[in-house]
Parts: sequence; C-alpha cells; structure tokens
Amino acid sequence: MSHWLFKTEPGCFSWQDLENAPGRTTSWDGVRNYQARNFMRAMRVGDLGFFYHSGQQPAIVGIVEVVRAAYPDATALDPENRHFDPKATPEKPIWEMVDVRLRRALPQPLSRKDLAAWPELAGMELMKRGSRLSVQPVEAGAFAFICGLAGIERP
DNA sequence: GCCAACGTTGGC
DNA sequence: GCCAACGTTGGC
Repeated sequence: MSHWLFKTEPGCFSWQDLENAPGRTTSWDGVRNYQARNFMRAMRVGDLGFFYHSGQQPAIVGIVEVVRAAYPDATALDPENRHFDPKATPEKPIWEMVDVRLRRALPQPLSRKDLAAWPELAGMELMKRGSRLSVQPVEAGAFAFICGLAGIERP
C-alpha cells in the first residue's frame, strides 16, 4: 500500500465539506498538474492519504482512503467549470481524478508548525520550501511517524 | 501584502 | 530547444 497527501484550500474544499459530502466521499477533481496527475494514476484502491489544509492555518486534519482509482476528470471538458481545459477531449481527457472517502479525523489537527519541529520529517515533500504539489507521495515511515504524533494507533 | 518557487507559454 | 515573461501557489 502507498501513502499520499491531498492538499486543499479549505475555502475551496475543506475537511468539513468532506464530512458533509454524500458517503463522505469526493472526487479529487480539478488537478491540473502533470506530476500530481501521475501520482493519482499510481494510486490504488485502499491507499491512505493525509488531508491537508493550506492557507491561514496549514495543517494535516485527517486521513482519507482511496476508493476509486484514476479516471477521466470531467471538469476539464466543461466550459462552465473553472478547471476547464480547452485541450482536453472525451477521447483524450488529459486530466484524471480519484475518489477518496473520509477515514478518520485526527484527534487534533497537526499544524505545519508542529510538523516542522521534527527533523524526521524534514525530507517530506510537504516541508520543502516552495513545494506546491497538491497531490504528493508520503513515505510509509513518515506516514507512520505522523500518525504517532497524532496519537493514532490505527489509521 | 510580500516574495520565493515553480510550471507554462510563446517568441525566436 | 532555449529562455524570458508571466501566472499561480502558498507560507509567512
């Protein structure tokens, strides 16, 4: 099993939104970065990921589970959608998305500041300066370490 | 609001 | 294929 991190602006889509979503499940649509797309292509059903809020209070707030592997992102084909991509076609959708389901909230959000205090996490993509990837891999060791910090025994 | 980092675009 | 200009992200 692989581990991931899903980054989102809470003003755009938040953990609360996920809690309110039907089936507590959402499509991770709108990703328009090839590297992030390729990471989603590598995801398998059952993979776990952190749910990260960027913005004013950057923090890991919960854990989600991949419940559907990558499939074409329909928002790229919709001219009304803010993520519309004129280069995408039904034959060549270019962009893909996965579905994720809420697994559990962290007992307390783990702020970026908290995370930065641990040298063990210095190598994480998330902690690198200028890291902008909205979907990124997390090493199994780092995933377990962070679960430990959060006081979670079973993610 | 600032600015560093990075991806994308387009002229050549 | 190079690279400058530009736009966006996101922490602070």
